[in-house]
Amino acid sequence: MELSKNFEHQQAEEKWYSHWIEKNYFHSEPDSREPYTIVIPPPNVTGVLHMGHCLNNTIQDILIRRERMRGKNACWVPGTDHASIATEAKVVGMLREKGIAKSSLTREAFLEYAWEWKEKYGGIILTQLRKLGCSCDWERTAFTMDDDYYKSVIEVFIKLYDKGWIYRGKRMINWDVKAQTALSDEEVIYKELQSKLYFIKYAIAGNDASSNSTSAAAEFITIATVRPETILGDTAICVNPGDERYKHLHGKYALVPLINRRIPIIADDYVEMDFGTGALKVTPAHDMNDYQLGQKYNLEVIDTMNDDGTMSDAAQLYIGEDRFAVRGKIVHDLEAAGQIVKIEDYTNQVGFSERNPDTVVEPRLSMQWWISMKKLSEPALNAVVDGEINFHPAKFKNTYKYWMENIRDWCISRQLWWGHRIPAWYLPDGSFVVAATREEAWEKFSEKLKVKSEATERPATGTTEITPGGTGASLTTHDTRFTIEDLKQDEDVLDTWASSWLWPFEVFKGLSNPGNADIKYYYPTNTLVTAPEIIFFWVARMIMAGFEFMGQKPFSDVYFTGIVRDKIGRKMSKSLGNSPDLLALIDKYGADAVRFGIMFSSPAGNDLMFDEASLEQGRNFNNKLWNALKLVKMWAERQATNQEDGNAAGNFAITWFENRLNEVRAEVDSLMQQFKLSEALQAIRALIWDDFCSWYLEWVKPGFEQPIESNVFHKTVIYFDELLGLLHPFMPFITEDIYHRLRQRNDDLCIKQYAPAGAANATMLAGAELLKKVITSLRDARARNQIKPKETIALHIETANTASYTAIEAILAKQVNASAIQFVQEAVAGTIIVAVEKDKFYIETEKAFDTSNLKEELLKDLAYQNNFLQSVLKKLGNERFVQNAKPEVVAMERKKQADAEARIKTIQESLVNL
RNA sequence: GGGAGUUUAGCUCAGCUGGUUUAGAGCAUCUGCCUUACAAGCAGAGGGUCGGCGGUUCGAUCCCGUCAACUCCCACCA
Repeated sequence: MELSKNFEHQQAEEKWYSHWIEKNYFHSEPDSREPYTIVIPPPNVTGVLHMGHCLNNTIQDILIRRERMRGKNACWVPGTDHASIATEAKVVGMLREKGIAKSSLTREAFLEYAWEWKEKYGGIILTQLRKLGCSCDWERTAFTMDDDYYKSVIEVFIKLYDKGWIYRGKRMINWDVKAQTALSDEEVIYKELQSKLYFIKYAIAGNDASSNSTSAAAEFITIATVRPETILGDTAICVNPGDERYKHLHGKYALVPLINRRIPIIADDYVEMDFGTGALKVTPAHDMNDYQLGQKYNLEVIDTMNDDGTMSDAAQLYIGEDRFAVRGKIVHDLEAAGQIVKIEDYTNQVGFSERNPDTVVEPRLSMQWWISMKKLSEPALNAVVDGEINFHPAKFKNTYKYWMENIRDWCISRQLWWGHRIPAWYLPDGSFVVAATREEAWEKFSEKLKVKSEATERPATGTTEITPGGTGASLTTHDTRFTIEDLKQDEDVLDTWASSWLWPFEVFKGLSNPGNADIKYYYPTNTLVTAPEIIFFWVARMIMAGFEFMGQKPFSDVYFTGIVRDKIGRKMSKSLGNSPDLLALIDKYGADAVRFGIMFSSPAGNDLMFDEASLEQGRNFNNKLWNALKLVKMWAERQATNQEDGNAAGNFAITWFENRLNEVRAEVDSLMQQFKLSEALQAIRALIWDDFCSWYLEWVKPGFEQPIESNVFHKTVIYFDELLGLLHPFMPFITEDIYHRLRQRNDDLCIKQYAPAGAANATMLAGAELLKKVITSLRDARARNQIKPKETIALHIETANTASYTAIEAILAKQVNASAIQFVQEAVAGTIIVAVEKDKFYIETEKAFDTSNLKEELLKDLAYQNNFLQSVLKKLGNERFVQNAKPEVVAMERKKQADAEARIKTIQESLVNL
């Protein structure tokens, strides 16, 4: 079989991926083996593969493939997230293009479109993962809105509600005016903005409580604000009680400019005297802190804004106009009224919506559903603090701990249609129950009414006071005013994260089918690989859900990847256009090269500067492997029987490489255990490129058109197999391809099991290192003396230990292009002298060479050695060192001394002959 | 405002609890090679007062303090 010049990745990728799928290698079923489980962080159904996914999923695939080869029953569950806001926005956009407004559709009709969209485009990202080589168990592909999953999300809501941990309440929330929904605190991203600070004067109202007019000798109080459009909702002005400037105004009233509404002037410590004017306008409907002040002083709440960010009727002015347009207008009008004192430049933090990054989030008072987090967070906090769950890198433990200790309640309702609809049912009188279905809801109402009628008469309930429904059915008492048809389900859906927090167990139906074989076998999962950005959104909440609903942690290790940035450190973004097309890169360089490139320098938790040049390195590595294959295949046809007395050089090489292989195997094991994936890859690459290709293959390479000894050949193929196996998790396609081309076989590398690593013999390894050093030194001497590669030399070796050279003589001669090697007792005149450790080498060549050059080199080396010796002697001359240091350290220093002295002697002797 | 982290060769990063480290790798650079697997390559080389200062120690890239620069997270002083 003729091999192509280079590895042809497209063919190999298609061929092997479909082969693995055909063989069903990625599918897992519980068996007697130990499981190794990863659940994919489900990408949004709207997603397309980007560099972040590439990094994240490559890491997961490496872990999964390696464990699969280590004898574990590896199971990687793929799937997608319904991503309510993002998907709904996509669908709304698609409908708009068709000329359909969401508002013109019923909920059911809209959801039909949404599902249609999901079926059509929702699987794209999973297809793309296959291109990357991901060995997911596709039969287990899950979706957060699958029937069972949906039911479990609802069940969790009901459970938590019944426990009293979910409540409904009117509170300050973050409002996305574009999506027109509430957001959780975590979904708000604060950005620094250059704003203006407006100083606006409010007239002080006269003592006459009934008068709104300003007296001629008007007195004013000046406040500072960055949001002048909210003054129409002001219901107080607040000053610090200790502020002498305003003491006389306590208890008086001011007039809101333009509309002259009377508002009280109150005093509270919350106000800083030295910010702005020391006077704060209080707008309880549109600011978190103002709301709290409002509660404390029982202030009126005037909501001046509509859902879409325009001014409401309550504002009295600018009704229906956007809040930012109004900002300009009101400033203009205030200026005209002479009430702007000054305008200053000011830098402040403004919240933006995570999903609509150009939309400013409005703090707003709104009725929403909440999860009380304090109790849920306790076991989840302890698990990480106590090391039951380990974070890599560990620094994220602190972040996590701080957040968990200061956790706030989670706003889980969203004013959207695409998602899990909140299972709350209302009667026209505003009372409600929480139940999975209309029928159950009706039953609970009946139950409640019965309880109520049995109890003494109580006043009508407010909406937030309904107690959880009891258990046990009794339909005897109905409120005759209503029928089951009067029940209306809550219009809102749940925050997406309130479904994905169940992911690690519900993909195994841990909740919908408790105690099933899968959940018992695969849960808790092993490793979670995700981005630190979602440590609160998702990781923390999964841990809470795991303990709350499964009674166990969801995973043991969390590997946080870094952020993929461009090569000058900018975050990748659509607007910058610095986000490469991953599929195009896979097409160009091959999936293996992409995987290599992205893994080669991405330690856990560190950001990764992505440079296409790293993919070239990956491709070059492919090429290197391919050429090694070509070389070894060439030998296959030219094998000689084993030499009777053994082939000393061949034996040296194969023994050395076996030890070296074991050494690296142990190193890789240790690195992988510490999740140092890129270092493991570096070690494997160096083993293959340097040790195997540059040294080993050259050492065993037969002369031109000479046969290779059969034993050496077979060992070489075995080693090659081992190397491919080590590399396979990182670069699955080329390794599988070469594995099959190397020789005819019926098995596949994908599921090959690693043999236990043997011990590495240190003496053997050191011997080879010395040989390498001798070769390098002699090659260096050749280069410095401009001896052309083709020119042969005669090599004379002066050594006390000729026996140590017998095995490596042939290798040495070949590697330094020596036509002959002789052992001598003394210096050979007219040669280039090279000293390595205690041995001296004399290079004899036809070519004239420059001895001054050589002398200079030796003198330089001598100076270095002398310096070194001095530092060692200084140390050893220090009595306190000899007394205090560990004996092995002192012994080491003595050896350094001896070595340096021997080497100095060698150099000096060499210099004599020049 | 609080917290965490980073600072080692031109670039990107290793360097485990202080002593085989007068510090390693990849890329880049320089020199010589189209040597019968590979020029997407081979052989060789150069390049670092380990951010500054101070301390602990027989000994500090490593521990402590301090200063500086950068990064991230949290925190709604309007």
